[in-house]
This record gives sequence, C-alpha cells and structure tokens, in this order.
Amino acid sequence: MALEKLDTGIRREQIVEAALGLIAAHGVGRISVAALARRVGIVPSALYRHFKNKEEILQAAVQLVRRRVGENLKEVCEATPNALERLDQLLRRVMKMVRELQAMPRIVFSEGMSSGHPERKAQAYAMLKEILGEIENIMRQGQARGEIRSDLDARALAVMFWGMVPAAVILWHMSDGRFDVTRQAERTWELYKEGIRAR
Amino acid sequence: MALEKLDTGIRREQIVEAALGLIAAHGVGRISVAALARRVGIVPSALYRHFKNKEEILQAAVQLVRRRVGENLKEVCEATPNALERLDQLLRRVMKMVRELQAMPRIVFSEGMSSGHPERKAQAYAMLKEILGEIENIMRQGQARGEIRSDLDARALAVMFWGMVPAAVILWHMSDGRFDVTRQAERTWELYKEGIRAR
DNA sequence: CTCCTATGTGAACATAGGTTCACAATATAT
DNA sequence: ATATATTGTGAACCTATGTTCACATAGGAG
Repeated sequence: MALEKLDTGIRREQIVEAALGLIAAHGVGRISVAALARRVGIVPSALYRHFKNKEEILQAAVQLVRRRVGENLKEVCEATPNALERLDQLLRRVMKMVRELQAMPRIVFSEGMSSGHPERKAQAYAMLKEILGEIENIMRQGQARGEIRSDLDARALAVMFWGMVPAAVILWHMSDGRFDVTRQAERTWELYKEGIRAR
Repeated sequence: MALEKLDTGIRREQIVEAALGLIAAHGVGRISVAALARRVGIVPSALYRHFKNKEEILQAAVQLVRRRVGENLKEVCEATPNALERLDQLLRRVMKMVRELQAMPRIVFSEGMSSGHPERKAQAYAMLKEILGEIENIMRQGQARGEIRSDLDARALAVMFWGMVPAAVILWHMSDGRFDVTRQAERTWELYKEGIRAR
C-alpha cells in the first residue's frame, strides 16, 4: 500500500529485526514469511528482493544474535579483572538479554534441539562454544588470581555456571513468566559463588 | 498393503510408541502424520480410527513420558533413604532416560520453549514441577537427616541440581553427540555434591 | 526532465501436510 | 457360515506456506 521504496541495506536490517521479534514471540520454527512481511510493512514477495529465501533470513538473524552476544562478552571482560565480579555481571547481562532479546535462548534451544538446518545449528553451536570458552577463561584466570578454588575443573565449572541460564529460561517460559527468573538466578548464583570461592 | 487389523488398544500403543520415536529423532514440531503412519505400518488416514487428530496423539505421547518419569522418580526414592545417594541415582537415571528416551528432553524443551498447544505445554510444565518438587523433597529430607547443608535454600538447590540436565542435554544435542554428556554430568555432579554436603 | 534500475505489488504456482469420505477387507460374535 | 462392527485403503480435499513472475512505480543518475 504505502509503496515506499527503501535501500536494500536498510530493508535487510528491518527484516532481520522483525525476524528476531517473531522468533522471540513464537520461536524459530513458527516464522512465516507472511507474518514477517506484514511486520516489516511490505508484501511477502518483496522479501525476495533482499534475501534469497527464508533460510537466508533466519541465518542472518542467528548471526546478528551471535554478534550481540559476543559484544556483551567482551564488555563484561573489560569491565573488571575480578573473576567473581565478572561472572556476576555476566549472569546479569545474560539474564537481561534473555528477557529483552528473547530470540537468543529460543535460537540456542530450538536450533540445538530441533535440529533445523545444519548451517543454523552450526552457527548456534559456535555461539555456544564461544560463550562457554569465555566463561572457562574467566574461571582459569580467577583460579590463577586466587579468587576461585584451584582444585576444581575449570571446564566443569563453566558448564555448570552456564547451566543456570537454560534452567532459569526453561522454567520461565514454561510457567508463562510466573516463575521469577531473576530471583531464582540470584539465589542459585549465591549458592554457586560460595561453592567456588577460594577459602 | 499388509492390511492386518489390530485392536484399537494395541494400535494406540503402537502409534504413541512410534510418535515417541519420531519425537526423539526429530523433535515434536516435525512430526508428520505421514511419517507416523509409515512407522506404524498403516496408511495416514487409518490413524484417525484410533485418535481424533494429530494433537491427541501428541498429547498421549507426552502423557506417557510423564508417567514413565513419575515411575522412575518413585523407584529412586524407594531405593535408598540417603539423600546424596538418591540424587546420585536420580541423575544417573535421568541421564539414562535422556539417552534412551530422548523424547523426554525434546518434549520438555520444545513444549516449554516453542509454545505449542497450551494443553501440551501445561502437561510438560506439570511434569517438570513434579520432578522439581520431588528433588526439593529429597533436599529437605537430606537437610533434616544432616546429610545436606541446612543453610542453603532447598528450592534453589533443586533448581540448580535439575539445571545440570538441560545444560548437558543441550550441549550433547548441539555437538551431535561429540560432547560427552555422561562424563560432564559426573564431573558437575561431583562439584555440586561437594558443595552441598554437610560438613 | 527523462531514463533506468531498484524496489514493491498482486496473482499465480507448487508443495506439503492434516483431514475426510466412500469403499474394501478382516475379525468376531452368533 | 453368515452378518455386523471394526479397521484399513486410496483418493480427494483443504489449508497454509514458500516461491516465482509479470507488471507497476519510485527515485536517483545523467
């Protein structure tokens, strides 16, 4: 209707943004090009001026999420040298992203579990490995600095730390928001922190 | 082809079993009545002799999983009174179910995240609450018996314990089995156990 | 201002998937 | 053995959804 013509760069951004919104609301598997186009304000066939097909749009969305997660990780590591503080901030950030950029957990879970296109799965896995690797680094550095018990396996610590997130997210989603993620995360984090702190 | 006629009770079981297999292999969202019927050895339309529609089949599958999980929980609790041993066995059992009855994690995750039909979601949530409640009970009893630190919140302990499972499962799935769940679970569990043991 | 290319539109097409229906064949009870 | 109810079959259907295409139009380059 409007028939406003925008540069393909801008439109691509709009489309990916819209895709993220839909993923957040309904999950990766339930995106339709119709809904996507409606959200952007154009007609379905117009999407194909900017992307080869639906799959390409989804991959772009996954990549965008991955980039944002990466930026967050870096910022946290530059904020403070103290490992426990880093972890504390990281958890807060992730929880915030989970709340605001809900597309992230949906992508990690859907792609990881529902085995969509292999490319997307690979992307999601790469993102996850990035996150886990960074957490593991924080752990090692914390151990080297004498802030975290050195008798514990850094990798296991990292997996366990990260594990608090999916647990909270699943409970949150399944309970339709009735489950208080933030509070739960705080408590679990306290527990965890006391357990790993050097003594 | 075969045209063997079986009692609707038997066929229902076969169908649900086939559904569980497909869920395990491809996730809840990707089940087609065609594939389901093929697996059972009948034609798609024949399914409708035994179930009202696809949704009813999926719900039956979810319920079956829920029942099996419940049975497992009971058996674990009757096996030993010691809380730490119970948790140990519970983790092993769950990991075994995750490997053998892969439909379980897929249902919990897919239903929880991808918001399928509200009824299924409710079922999955009920199952999850059952599990969490049971774990919480074990924690409390362990605290009462002086086996688990009493200064920790039983609910947070339960969520954290349970959280080890989704974490491991996600990593396993995303890595296409390259990630060694069992070993990871062992390590994390050791970590966790040491953290909560009364001293 | 005038082209020409990039973008948007509507309609049509293709496919996949769930469901229904008329009919056939088997099991079971009498 | 026959009749009746139950189960299975194939075809058709309906809808949703991804995609293509011919055509229209906006907007910048010349």
